[in-house]
Formats: sequence, structure tokens, C-alpha cells
Amino acid sequence: MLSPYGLDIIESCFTCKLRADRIFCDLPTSALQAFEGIKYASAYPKGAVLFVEGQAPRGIFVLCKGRVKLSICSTDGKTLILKIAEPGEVLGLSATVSGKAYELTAETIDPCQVNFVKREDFLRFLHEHSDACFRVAEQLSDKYNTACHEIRALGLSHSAAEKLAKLLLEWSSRNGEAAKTEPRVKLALTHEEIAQMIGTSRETVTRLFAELKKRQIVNAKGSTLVIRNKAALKALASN
Amino acid sequence: MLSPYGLDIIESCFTCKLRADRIFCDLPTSALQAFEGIKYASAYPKGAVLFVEGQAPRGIFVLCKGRVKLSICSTDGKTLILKIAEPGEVLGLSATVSGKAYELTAETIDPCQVNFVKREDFLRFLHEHSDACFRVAEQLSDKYNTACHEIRALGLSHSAAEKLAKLLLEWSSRNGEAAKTEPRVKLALTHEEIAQMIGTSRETVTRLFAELKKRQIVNAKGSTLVIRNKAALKALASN
DNA sequence: ATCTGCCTGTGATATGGGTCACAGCACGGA
DNA sequence: TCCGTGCTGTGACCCATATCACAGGCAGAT
Repeated sequence: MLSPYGLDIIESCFTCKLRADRIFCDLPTSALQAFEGIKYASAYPKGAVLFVEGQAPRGIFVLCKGRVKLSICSTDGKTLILKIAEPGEVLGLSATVSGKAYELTAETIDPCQVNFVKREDFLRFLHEHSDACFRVAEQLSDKYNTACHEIRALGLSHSAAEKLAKLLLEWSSRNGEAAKTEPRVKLALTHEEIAQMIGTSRETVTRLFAELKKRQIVNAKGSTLVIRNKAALKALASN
Repeated sequence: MLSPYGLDIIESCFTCKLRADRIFCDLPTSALQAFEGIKYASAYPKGAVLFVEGQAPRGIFVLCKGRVKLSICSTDGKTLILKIAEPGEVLGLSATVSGKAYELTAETIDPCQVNFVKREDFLRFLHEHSDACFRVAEQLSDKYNTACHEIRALGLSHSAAEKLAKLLLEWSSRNGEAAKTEPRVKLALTHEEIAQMIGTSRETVTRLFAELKKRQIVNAKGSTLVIRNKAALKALASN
């Protein structure tokens, strides 16, 4: 098969080595077989838009490879990035289930491989495979959970510094770096994007980073950030 | 049967007249029968706490009567009210499904009737009744949807006035009052609580209401608020 | 009728951070 | 090598809103 956008396409879910540790993908054989029959494997370049906030739901997108930026956007152009979706996540799920419009916009930030399933096929699939339906409920619970975290971070912090500290700590807890005394975080986003994640302005992010560096709390090594003083960062995060 | 806290207890879901218009409750007979077998009907006074943020999930609470305040709370005591749940809503659902801690606190603000189902019973029930499982997915989608709205409101508005205007408009669209030229909203909450809903301070809410009244945009009739100038309120909401 | 607690209303003050404006820098394309 | 484009860094300014402090009002308890 062709490898567009420099991707190694995963042909079938059955041969996918990563299936086991993905909440949705690790289905019993019969369900997986049915899923294979209705999915369309496809690849997208960096910057492609899977769906836009407000659109009627066409179906779900199972992210196999690459990262996808999920954001909402106000009428005046301001953007809030909700999260960066990682492989294994099912995108557009809640809209597809409920039939309401997509509540956010999904845009690839890497070359991505995606399995698309049309809404009517997916709904039929769910009704016929109750174990898959339960996985969907689990995925949705998960999404709801992270949404609640986001709400807490946005609504209950007094300062931008607090939100940034929270974000950095969360990032470091992703890669299993959290346990180390000096966790490292790969900064794959621009200050602008970080600002959009914590609902502040680009300049404020720049200033906050300058402050953190001055106080020796973090330290930049190229595009990697070293957290030198985890305790101080935690103190900032919970105030 | 006794009627504690002045409630007329709904004995059985089968005889409940309100069942039809509730997403979760309107189950096929076989599922409903099974549900009857595992639920515990109970009543709570005003101010009772159903569960607390951070607790391990004991099970779900189907709200039959009364209203429940759902909130999250920061370490320093600041509270953010996410929503006021109305009858028909299933509380503690996502935590019960995923097994993670309850992500928020649920506290009754009226005398309430509630059907409680233990986690293990509920999970078994879901696996045995795929139609119920699908309803759960729908409920969760709904919750996710409102969470996204909350995030938008919190993260993308520049002023407290904007958030208050949004809240008032949303309230008026609940009771079917939205269509009227001068919708009425019952103000069942204190300024303090409203402040906690839009993430601002009590004083700011008081001042904002004063401003709205001065500009003849709203008008207080006892504890009922009359929206005299819907257009102006909408203009405030989207800026 | 009085007290006590919760709610609303309003002034004074301080400040976090949004916004504008511009400068320096890195990196890729021609 | 030079240029353009997008990112980062920083100063100046100002406004919305948090916070503190207190006064009046209303309602339920004694």
C-alpha cells in the first residue's frame, strides 16, 4: 500500500500491535470483525481539519497515529485548545452518539492515520455489539472527566501562572517523567498555542516563562523544558 | 408509604408519569424490570450531599424529583457550580462507568427523590441490557456537551457581564420562556451562587445586576426577573 | 418585638493581565 | 547569501475586577 504523508499505514485492526492498550480498540473478535467492515482507513497531512465545531455529525474518527488538536472558537476568533488527542482516542464520539453538532474542532498537527466510521454504520454497530457500546460509555466518561479537569483549571484558578504551572505538571505526568526529580517536557507547542490552552494571551505566557527561568524553577534545553524545582512549581499550581 | 420531607414518592418506574420524556428512564419493559430489581428508591432533605468530589464511586443516582447542585471546589475553598441538575438526570454516571473518583460534588437544593443503584449492580445491568447501555452513552454525550458549553463560557469570554448575560439567556431558554418578547426567569439562587456559576465574585454579580436594571435591560419582580430587552442582553452575551 | 444570621448594595483601592507597539531572532526558501 | 515570515521577548499603559469594609434589609427563631 501507498504511504502518503510519510506514514506507515496500519492496514487492519487485527494486526495492529498497539491495540491492547487502547480503551476503545481492544474489542472481542466478533465486534472487531464487524468494525473492520464499516471503517474507512485514511491518512491526513499535518494541518487537516477532521471536523468543525457546529457541523452535523458525520461519524467518528478513531485516531491511530499522530496527534490532533481539539479546540473551540468564539465568534470573535479567539481560540481555546481543549486538548491534544493522542492515538487510541475516538474523536467526534459524543456528537455522533447524541446526534447534536460537533462541539469542537479537530485539526491534525502531525501526519495522522485515522479510521473513519459513518454515523449510521456506527450506531448500528453499537446496537449489535453491546461490549463495544460499553467501551463507548467508558470513552465518554473519560472525555467527561478531562472536561471537568479543564473546567476546574479554567474556573478555579486566580492567576495565569497557576494555570501554566498546572499545565506543565500535567504534561510531565504524561510521559512517565513525573516520578523523576527533574522531569523533562518536550515543548511541541508555541507560546501562542500554550496561551490558547490556558485561556490567556501570548505575551503573558512569554513573561511567565521568563519569570520561571529567572527563578530557576524551569530551564530550557532547546525545545525541551527541564523542571528543576518541582516543589516550587506545585506550590504555584495550587494557590 | 410515608412521605418524608413532604415528597410524594414515586413508587415504581412503571407507574411514573414522567418517564416518557426522560432520556434514561424510558427503557424497554425488560430492562426496566431489571432496573426495578436493583434500584433503591430514597428521599433526601434539602442540603443533603449525595456524593463528594474525590470519593470512589459507589453507584449512580437517578434524580426523580427536586434539584441537585453539581459543583467542584478548589483546595482554598472556592466553589464553582457546574449546573443545577433537573429530574431525569443520572448523577455520578461517568465515575461509576469509568471507576474513577466522582469528579464533582452533588448536593440537593430541594427535597429530592432519587433512585440509587450500586456500581456492581449497575455495571452488570449495562452488560445485560444493551439498550440501557446505549442510553447511558447518550446521557454521557449530553453531559459532555454541557461541559463543553461551560468551558466555552468560562474560557472564551472577556468579561463577567458577558458570562452573566449568557447565563440569563440560557435560563430563559429552559422554561420555554425564550420565545416570548419579555421572558421571565425565576431567580432561585443567591448572588453568591450565581457568582460561583460564572466564576466571579459576589459583589461583581450585584453590581452587574444593578447595571442591567439601570439600563432597563432587566427588571426585578420579587424573585422573578423580567428580561425587558432581549436584544441588548444578547449583544452583551456575544462580545 | 428583638435578636441574629444571611443576603444585598456600594464605595475605595490595588493589581493582574490584556492590548498595542516594536525589536531581535531563527529558519527555510530562492 | 539575503529576504520574508513566524516566533519570542519586553516596555508602557489602562481597565476590569478582586478584595476589603461596612451599611441596610429581610426572615426566621426566641
